[in-house]
Amino acid sequence: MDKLRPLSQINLLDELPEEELKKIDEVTLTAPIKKGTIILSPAQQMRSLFFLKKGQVRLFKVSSTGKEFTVDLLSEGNVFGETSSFSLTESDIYAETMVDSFVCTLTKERFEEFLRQNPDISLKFITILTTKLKEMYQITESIAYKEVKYRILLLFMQLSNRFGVRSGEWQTVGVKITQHDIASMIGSSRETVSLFLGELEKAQVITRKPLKINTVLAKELYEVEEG
DNA sequence: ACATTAATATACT
DNA sequence: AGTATATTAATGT
Repeated sequence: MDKLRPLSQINLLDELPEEELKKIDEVTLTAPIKKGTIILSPAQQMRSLFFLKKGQVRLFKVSSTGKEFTVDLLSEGNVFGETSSFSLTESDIYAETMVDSFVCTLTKERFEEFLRQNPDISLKFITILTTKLKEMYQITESIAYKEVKYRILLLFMQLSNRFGVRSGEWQTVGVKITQHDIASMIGSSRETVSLFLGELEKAQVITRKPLKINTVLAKELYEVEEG
């Protein structure tokens, strides 16, 4: 298990007032990026930060045998990338758009300046980072002690809290995710994930459309949260 | 209680 | 049609 896990979960969108968003728009380049585009790779180290304005991005590493290892998923309002002073991801990481997206590029200076001028957002930033840290603790603990079924539910709870919306008894996961993604994020195998997703669906704990997890039963998520 | 391998099926582009 | 993704079964630790 890597000691260095990414601290990439940053959703500043909820905190950003309209004017600030416009300010960002003025000082940065917002580029539309096609689905499946690699915007960050070990070979092409951009010394800048990226602000995901719209869409979804997958962070992954590639093993020596060429297998992809999904590390995290990002959605609207997330910041990732690195500069010389701090990095929000590991340095040898790939970032790929999973859907057509809009991405802002921010220099380190601009970002630091932005934080300096917006103390509230800096605080929000810290909150998000500590939340992510707590999530990583939970995942590592579950990998050490919990069964795969439980790990899947924990991951869904985290994704759901970050990206999903509650509607009645059900809560959406809120991101596109493959079984391979799930497996690498909880330290399991695709086949085992497939098996347990089937069980969870049969037990009516999750619902899903073909190739897509839809919703998770909220009360199950709270039970996971209790431990 | 899983992983791994392989064979098969289904969905996406 | 070709590729990616998911399911199922068999076997091993």
